[in-house]
Amino acid sequence: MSDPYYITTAISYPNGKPHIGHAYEAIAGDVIARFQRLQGREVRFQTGTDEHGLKMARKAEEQGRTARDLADEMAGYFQEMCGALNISHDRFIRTVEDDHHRASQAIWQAMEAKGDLYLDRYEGWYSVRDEAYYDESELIEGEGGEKLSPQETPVEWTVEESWFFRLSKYQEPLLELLKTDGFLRPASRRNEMIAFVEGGLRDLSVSRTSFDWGVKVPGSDDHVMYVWVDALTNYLTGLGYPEQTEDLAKFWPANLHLIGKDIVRFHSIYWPAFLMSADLPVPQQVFGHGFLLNRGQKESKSLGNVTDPSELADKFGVDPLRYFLMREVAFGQDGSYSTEAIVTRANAELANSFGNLAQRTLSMIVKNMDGVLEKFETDGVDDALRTTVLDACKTELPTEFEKLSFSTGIEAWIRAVYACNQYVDEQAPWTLKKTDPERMKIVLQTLFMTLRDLAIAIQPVVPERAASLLDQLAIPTDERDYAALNDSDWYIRLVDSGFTVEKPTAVFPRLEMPEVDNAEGEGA
RNA sequence: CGCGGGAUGGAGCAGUCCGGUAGCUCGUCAGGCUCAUAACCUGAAGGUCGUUGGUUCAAAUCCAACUCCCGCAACCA
Repeated sequence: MSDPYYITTAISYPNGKPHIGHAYEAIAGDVIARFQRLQGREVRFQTGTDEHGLKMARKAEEQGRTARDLADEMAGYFQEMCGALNISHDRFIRTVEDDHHRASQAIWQAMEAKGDLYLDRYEGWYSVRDEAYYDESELIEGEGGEKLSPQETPVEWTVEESWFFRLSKYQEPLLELLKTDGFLRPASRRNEMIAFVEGGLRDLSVSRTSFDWGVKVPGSDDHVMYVWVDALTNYLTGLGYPEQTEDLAKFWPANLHLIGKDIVRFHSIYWPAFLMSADLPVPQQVFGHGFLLNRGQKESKSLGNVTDPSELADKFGVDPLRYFLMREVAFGQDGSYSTEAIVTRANAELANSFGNLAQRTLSMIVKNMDGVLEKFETDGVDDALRTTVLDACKTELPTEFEKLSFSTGIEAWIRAVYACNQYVDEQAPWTLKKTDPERMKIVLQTLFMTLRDLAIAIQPVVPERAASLLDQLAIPTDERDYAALNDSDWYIRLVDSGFTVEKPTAVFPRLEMPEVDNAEGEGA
């Protein structure tokens, strides 16, 4: 039986079109999902959109249409993006779906049955923009003497009947959880959350009566749930909760919630508290990744530097884009990107180093061996190369990917590619062709073998292109998982099959450097 | 005293948790190769790791203070 693995991305709030950050998270999640599948695990991967809440309701109102209509349109963009980026999710969940409403109401009832929900009146300073109440002491004074939230957003004195969740009751178990090694990563986010909890937890207002775009509170029809209660529950919805489904038993608790660093609090404090209250196990790990900056600046509409991720994928290819994002930025930290950086990185590593390695190797096999592979005896140097490559492919890269250190894992992989190019240079098969044709064959076939290992290893990052290369190498589709890296007979079987290498086609063509647009980047 | 992130050769970054020859990519310069996607390989130049002080046999790494930069309203991971 294979080990189940459940990974989720955050569900996106679709009051705008997808931007590079959404793409980044989706791609990272997809890399993890594909990686775990190659490890032989049974993976469940979920992403989606979080469509309720006041902001959506207001936006729809501004546009003179129903919230549902707006949500339908926006959710469509996110689904398209997933398609464009080759995301291999099992479910794209939308919080407006019926099963999600049922799940949210079920967890609500579970928390209520536990005695953790109570009805009270809420009076306080409410910021519509932040969708949060603030204590009088937290407020700051604006220029005209008006009261502002700590984020300097306008606040209104609001009196509202509201359901409350006894968050304070879970302070101790939450602290223990946060201190559990590996629960919240990267570690830098941990201290922040621990400090927050140690500062004392207040009960959380979890319903609203001021609008109705949300999940109805069971038994209180004029209340809708606080958007986070319903949003977080999506992770259970997708498994069939509240039914005791096979999926729920198999995949819950989730192995990993992949989220942006801005919503760590909701996932590492509120969500576990809700789950504890509902007597459900808490997720094994929450990982808050960093943000991507456009040439060091945050993307924003006002700066006019917002990038549509699908356009980037169109322009450079999905796989080069995926490679760049996973390779360039240390996962967990903020990173920077630009079209030049994408092209430079993709050309240097994918086209020049790896793609060209495949091209030169396969070309020589076609030209000098008529594409026919033979059984052969290796020499010490050949074995050394194969060991280097296998070590990177089946030990270093997987070890780093397991830790979500993608850039480090890929670095180990590209070093193995460099080693192959070095080997080509040292062995100089074009010389051997004249001096020792038998030796030349050994060299080329050794390279053929390393290409297969390298292509298998990098599949999570560049699934399409890796598959294309593996096709050219005639590696059967059911022999491409990581376990296949331990198979020592594959080459013999391939030789026996009578396969002939065809004239290769470039797997990673060089990308063209875009014109540098000086108007870009805000007066720079 | 609001919170957080950052400052490392020309550019972009890793290394900082668990002190001990400062590493990678791009760029530059020189050489090699000619199989290959004007690609590949080798070598070199270039850094007192923001500042000051402290701990230590030893500090980019630990401690203290300071300076500067960037996020934390809206679209938004």
